[in-house]
Amino acid sequence: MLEMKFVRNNPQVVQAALAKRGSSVTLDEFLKLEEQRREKLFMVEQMKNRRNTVSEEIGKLKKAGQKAPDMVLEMRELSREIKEKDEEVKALEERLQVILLDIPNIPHESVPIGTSETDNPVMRIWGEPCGFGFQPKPHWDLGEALDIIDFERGGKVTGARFVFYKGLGARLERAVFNFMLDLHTTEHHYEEIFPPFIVNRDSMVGTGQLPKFAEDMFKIEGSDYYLIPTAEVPVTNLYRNEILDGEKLPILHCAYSACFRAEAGAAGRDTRGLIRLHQFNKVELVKFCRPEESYTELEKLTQNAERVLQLLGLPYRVILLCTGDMGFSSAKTYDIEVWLPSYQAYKEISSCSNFEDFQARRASIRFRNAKGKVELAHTLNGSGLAVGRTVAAILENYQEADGTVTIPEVLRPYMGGLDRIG
RNA sequence: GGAGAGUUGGCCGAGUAGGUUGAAGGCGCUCGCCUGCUAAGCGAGUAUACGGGCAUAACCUGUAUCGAGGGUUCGAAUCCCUCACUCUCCGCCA
Repeated sequence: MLEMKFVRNNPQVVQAALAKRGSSVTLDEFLKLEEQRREKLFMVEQMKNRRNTVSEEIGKLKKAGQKAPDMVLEMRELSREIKEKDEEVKALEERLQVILLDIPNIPHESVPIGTSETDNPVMRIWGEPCGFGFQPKPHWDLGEALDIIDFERGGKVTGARFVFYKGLGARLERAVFNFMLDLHTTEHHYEEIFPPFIVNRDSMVGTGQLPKFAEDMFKIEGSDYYLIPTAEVPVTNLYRNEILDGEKLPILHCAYSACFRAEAGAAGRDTRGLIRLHQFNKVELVKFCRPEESYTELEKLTQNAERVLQLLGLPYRVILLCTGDMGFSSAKTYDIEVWLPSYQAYKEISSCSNFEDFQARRASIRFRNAKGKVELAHTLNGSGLAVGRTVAAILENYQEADGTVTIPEVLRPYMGGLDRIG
C-alpha cells in the first residue's frame, strides 16, 4: 500500500507508475474523496473540540453543585451531529482504503519498462545445460519408473495437482529442504522459523495477497483463516503492528513451509509433474531492514538463493522482471530459473523481491532509527528455494542412461550416504 | 468443548459508586549536571496515527487511541453488549 498523503501529493508519480505496469486505473475518484475526507475530518474535529471543552465545564459546574441543563441539551444535539459526521468520514476512509489497497507498488527506477515476460532481461547465467547421450526423460516419468512419486494416487486421494512422494522420493524431498535450511542458517546467517501454515485475514492483507487475489487462496470454511500460499505471509507478519529496535536490523529469517495455492488462473499449464501443485514445499527467505540498505540486501538475498543451485550443480539463470511482469507488491524482483530438460527451458524456481515499505505500511512494521524516530521498515523475501521444483530439476538433470538418478554430492549426507536412486 | 480470571505506554504496574488520566509510581532509555574510575545522586525529557498552521523540515495546535468493535452518557480506561487473545481448573486429544 502506498501512503495516502503520498498519493495525494504526487498523483502524477503514481499515475506514471501505474502506466508502467500496464494499468489504466485513474486516481480522479481517489483525489476527490480524499479532499472530502479532509474537509469533513476538520469539521468533525472542531466539533469534538467544542464538545470536550463544554463537557469539561459541565463537570466543573456539577462539582461545584450547580446544574447546566441548557449546556447538556446543546451537547446532546452536538453529539448527535458528531456521530453523523463521524460516519461520513468513516465511509470515506473505508472507500479510500479500498482504492489504496488496490494500487500496486511503484517499480524501482532500475526496473526495465516492459509489458510481458519477453521483456525481462537476463542478468546472468550459471552452468550449462548438459547434453545427454540418450533421450532424457521428464521427471514425472522418472518418478513413476523409480516408484518414488505417485501422481495417480494423488489424484485419487485428493485431486488434480496433488502428489504422493514415497520411499527415496520422500527422502529426497526432505533432504532437499533440510539441506537448504542448514545452508541458510549456518552459512548465510538466517534465523530459522517454523511458522503456522494457517493465518488470519489481517496477515493476508498485510503481505498483499488480499483483498485483491482472494481467488488464489484456499480459505477455511466457516472461519477467518486461510492456508498460506508461502511462508512469506506468516513470517513477514511476525512483526505486524510492531516497532522494532533499529539496532536489530537487518533481521533475517528463513522458514520451511508447505504452500497452498488454488492456481485458479493456471488451467492447462504445467499439468504434469511437480511443477505446479496445489500443495508444495518451499524454503523461504525473509528480511526486514532499513530503507537505505534494502537494495544491497536484495542482491545478497538473491545470491543466497543462487548458492543452493550452485551447490546442487544445477544450471540456472537470473532474470530481472520488467514492470509489466512484476508482482503486485514488489518494487523490484529477480527470478531465478533452473534448467529443466523436459521443458528444454529455464523454469522459475525462486522469486526474490524488495517490497520497500509497501508491505510494511499495510502491516505496520516499523523501527526506531538512530535518532529515535519511527520509520517504516523495508521487507524483502525470496524462495530459497521451491523444493518440489528443485527435486524435479535434480531428477531430470542427474538422470543416467539406465534410468537411475545420481544424487548430488551435497545431498548425500542427507540421504544416508546414498549416491544413487534406482 | 465446560467453568473462572485477565488484556493499560519499551517493560513492570496504579487507576473501576463515570468528570484536566495520554494516563500516577517504578524500571529502562536520551540529554545535561555532579563525579579519580565504576556505582550512586540531581535536573530535564521520553507513545503512535490522522488533520490544521507550515516548506511534504523543525515547531505549534486539534482529534483519536487504555485488546477489537458496538452501545449508554453532556462526558467512558472506568457502566452494558459482542468478539478475539492470554492464564488457571476440568474434559478431550498428538
